[in-house]
Amino acid sequence: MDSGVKKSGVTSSQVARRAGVSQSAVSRTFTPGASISPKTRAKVMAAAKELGYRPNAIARSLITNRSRIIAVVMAYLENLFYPDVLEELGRLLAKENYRLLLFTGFMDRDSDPIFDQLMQYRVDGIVLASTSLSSELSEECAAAGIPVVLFNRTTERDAVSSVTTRNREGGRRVAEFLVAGGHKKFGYISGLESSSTNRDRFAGYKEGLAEAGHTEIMVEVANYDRAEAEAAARKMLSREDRPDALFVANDHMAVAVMDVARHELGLAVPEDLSIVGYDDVGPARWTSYGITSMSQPLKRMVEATVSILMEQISSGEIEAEHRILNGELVVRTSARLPKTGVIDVDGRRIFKPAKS
Amino acid sequence: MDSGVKKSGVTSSQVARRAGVSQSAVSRTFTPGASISPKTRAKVMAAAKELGYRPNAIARSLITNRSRIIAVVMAYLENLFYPDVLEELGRLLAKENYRLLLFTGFMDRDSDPIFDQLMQYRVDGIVLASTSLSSELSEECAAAGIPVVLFNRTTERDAVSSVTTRNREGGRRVAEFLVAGGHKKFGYISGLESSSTNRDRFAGYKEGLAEAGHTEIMVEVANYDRAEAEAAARKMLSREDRPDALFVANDHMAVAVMDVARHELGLAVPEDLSIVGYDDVGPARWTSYGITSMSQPLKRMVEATVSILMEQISSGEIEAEHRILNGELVVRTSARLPKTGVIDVDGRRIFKPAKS
DNA sequence: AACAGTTTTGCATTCGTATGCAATATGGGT
DNA sequence: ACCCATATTGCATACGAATGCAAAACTGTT
Repeated sequence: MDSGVKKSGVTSSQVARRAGVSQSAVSRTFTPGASISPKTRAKVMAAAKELGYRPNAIARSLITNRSRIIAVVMAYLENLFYPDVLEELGRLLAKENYRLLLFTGFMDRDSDPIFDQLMQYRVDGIVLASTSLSSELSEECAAAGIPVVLFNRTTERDAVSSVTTRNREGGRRVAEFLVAGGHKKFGYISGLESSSTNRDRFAGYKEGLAEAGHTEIMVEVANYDRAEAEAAARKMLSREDRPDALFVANDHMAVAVMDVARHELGLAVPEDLSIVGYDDVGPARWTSYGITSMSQPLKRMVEATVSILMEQISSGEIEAEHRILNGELVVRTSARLPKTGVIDVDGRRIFKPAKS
Repeated sequence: MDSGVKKSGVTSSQVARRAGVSQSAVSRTFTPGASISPKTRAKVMAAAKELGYRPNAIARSLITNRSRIIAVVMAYLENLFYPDVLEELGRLLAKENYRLLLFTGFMDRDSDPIFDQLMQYRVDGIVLASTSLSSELSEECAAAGIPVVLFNRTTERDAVSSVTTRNREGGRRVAEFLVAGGHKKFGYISGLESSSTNRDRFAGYKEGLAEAGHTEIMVEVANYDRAEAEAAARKMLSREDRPDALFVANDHMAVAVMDVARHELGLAVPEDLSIVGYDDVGPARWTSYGITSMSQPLKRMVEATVSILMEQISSGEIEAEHRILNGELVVRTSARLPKTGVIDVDGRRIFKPAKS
């Protein structure tokens, strides 16, 4: 009796023999809802435990044509927003009894190998986040009949599902906030110019400023990258006519910008310069930064993502669905306060302009 | 001809028929090193492209008994060190043509379901990082004949491979540094008390201090958690006899401690209080913090991890291997400088005590 | 005890690919 | 043109579990 957990080459047939039943019975024991009597089930369970048997998910996938694996494509994890998303995705997917196959750490160019792998593993669904190759990849996958959800991104042709927040309204809200704070010269540190998220935030910001009569905006592009954001800040903020209000396309960059402003250029924030970010991610909340930021409701976004996937998987229908959630402008200390519009909602300070 | 990438139900047999060859030929075309003539290979390739065929990794796994999947267990990603590890792991594993199945976002108690899933998917290897259930899980997996590597952790009985840095020496180095800085009262903010990493760092710290005649250390436990670290800092630093030198078990907590010290308690760092962390992770480098920190050579650690896995997978031998790497004490601005021992090495300031 | 109705069971087949083996094709040397 | 060595090919089977179908075992009723 060599007992213990053996090299796990235990098959359902072995268990069947041991329990004195057929292989089918074993299969049915481990298939919820299958027709099996309590008696045989017990016998099978006993034998299974003795042998240390676990159903082989690979073999099961082969016949059910379901891998119960969701692929998540996330090119980089530098921005803490994405690890947070990942963690929550892991949680919810586990609850639905799905596994998470992660694609990360690749250069954004090599789309093809990734697509190949997605196809080879017959993943049941795909989440595309934090990658610039969304457009091409997503269409390919959708064409292949696999449910895809773009996370925090959209494409022009909206043939593929997406979960986003109202980025345009968010940008506009930031503008309103900064205008209400009495600022005069406005700047924008841009994310990836090709990303819908960045375009929308900037468009809203521009609109909001324009309505208040401000049409001139100083812009630097930093591609959601920390180092580039530092460089952009150095450039923009060392000019004579530097802005006194700065919208940075996400908190990951905002934090870098703030460091440069304060410690390299000696600017007081928010006295000399107001900074507003986006995402309301961890470091933004740390007291050294206290970034005023448009929040993105991460949990609800992930929830929506998973629910779209589950729906499409179970129905087999791949109808593009677009969930658009609301964020709030969380007020902290990185930007001057307007005289009105800042209210307290269960412990958090929010900016809600009076008008609407 | 309905062309295009169809619902990907394309099988090797279909390709075979189309190309006018046998299914075996198709299989061999996609099996590197198999015996196949250039001519038929070309025919197969053409047919495959037409039909949009990709080998089914599931079916392949079933017969080769290799999933080419590595499971990575990482309970939480809050500490940026781990997302960084994840990204690098993703990179290296992809290079070796392996996929990464991520287990995250679960409570550290429910070990069993995870083990079950690992077994069900017949993963080829397992990396355990950032989880307290290493001990039980690892032994189970190892017993099941799957290569396991503990990342940044070890267990007493070293039956399972691990990759770590010299935590004990690191703790000692921190002590030497703080002593050399002329500090008199020492504190320690502890990580998870059950983790080997924490134990070793603390042990080394204690040793180092004892050698200089300091035997009293103020300790608070914060379990590698940010909120708990804040609470610990509040408690320890608001005492009359608060330390003037504080070693925090990792940077993730050190940053929180620094925020509390500076902004809640009004302490000047490093004038009133020196803080040293561990990991040398992103935020530690940001100028708002500038945490002096023992570095862990992340890339080399991940490299070692992958190399151990690949070795064990290809050899079939599961002999526990322990790779222990060196870190450096990276000197920044969160701690008083000693008069000697701080040197510049390719752009970074390092503390290297004179004696050895 | 016989019956119909309902559960439970086992048989046989299926999923898509890899591979040992025997059969066939190819190529080189004469 | 012939023969042998080598390279390629196809056949048949295996991997481990799920499932339609028919047989068998129960259940309760009369």
